[in-house]
Amino acid sequence: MSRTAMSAPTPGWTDPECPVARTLDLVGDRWSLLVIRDAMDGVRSFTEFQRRTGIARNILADRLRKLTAHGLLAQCAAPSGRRREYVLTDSGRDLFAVILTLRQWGQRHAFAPGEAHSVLLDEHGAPVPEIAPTSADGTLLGTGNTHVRKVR
Amino acid sequence: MSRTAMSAPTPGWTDPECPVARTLDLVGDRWSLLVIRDAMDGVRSFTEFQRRTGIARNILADRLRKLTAHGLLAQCAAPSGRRREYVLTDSGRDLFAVILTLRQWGQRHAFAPGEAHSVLLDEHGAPVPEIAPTSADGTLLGTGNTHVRKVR
DNA sequence: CACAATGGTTTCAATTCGCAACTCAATGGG
DNA sequence: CCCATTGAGTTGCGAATTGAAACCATTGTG
Repeated sequence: MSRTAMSAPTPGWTDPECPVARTLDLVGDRWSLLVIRDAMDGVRSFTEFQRRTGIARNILADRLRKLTAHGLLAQCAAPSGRRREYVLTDSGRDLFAVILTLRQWGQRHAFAPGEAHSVLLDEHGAPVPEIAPTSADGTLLGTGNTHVRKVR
Repeated sequence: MSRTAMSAPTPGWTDPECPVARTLDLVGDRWSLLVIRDAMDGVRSFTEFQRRTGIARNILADRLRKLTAHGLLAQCAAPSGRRREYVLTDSGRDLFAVILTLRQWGQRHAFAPGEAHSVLLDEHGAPVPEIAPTSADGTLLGTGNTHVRKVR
């Protein structure tokens, strides 16, 4: 079973028909996306997640449990030893674009000019270009350009 | 002054040199991004934010204050009447790509097949295409393809 | 075996949240 | 002018969530 019956957070969704709200119900807290960020960076162990994020250990345990329950992380046996480790699932890995846009917004708006920050590079060592939402015909999209159609 | 001296959340940043973490420090809570989502949808008044998100009034007041303090929203006089209203600033509007990637992830992973959800359309009524991060040469980027260079 | 590291759980105090009630303008009728 | 209404919050308070630190059970290692 690859992805059936995603268990919803306590009883229902904040706003059941809005995909933005559903995503935030799953990862929209203070820490989950930082855990995902570190997982994307190759972190797999409890202690390393704790060290890198600075999150309290009980909260980390809770978040790892929830992310696992929601299918964003999975626990598998470590290659060496019998200790288990956390790895991103396909849907967890698919948050790449979310993390990337958060990163790019932060670079543009949360740093003073010249202030040092980490950078995302591709395999050739070139900085990843900024994402620009466009329509099928290539038009740049933004708030003036688009609208949500509510489901009937 | 367009964007100098962005006031940081209580004393410092969670992870000062990571743009992802800084962005999450500003909007990474349960409600802020839903407020931004609704603002992008044209909502400008306290009551309407409250009605659409279902957030508690005191928390909404707090979030609007923080988002305003951080320069994502601004209060300006309403065109009619003397009542003030909340509008997105440039940096607030620039979260468009973040909201969009959250929406697209949600569509892919947080709905059962066939389950109804709202959709984002461009001005011609066509659905907005999915965002795919690529490098300068057009290669699809993901976790296997990229790495963070820590700032020295 | 003694000792440290990993991966948690427990405890408890401090925050934060959600809800309902209340205040305080500013309109809006009648 | 007087009263009802609406918008925009604030206040009080119990409930839920966090965070810090201590504790515990398994390995792993010299």
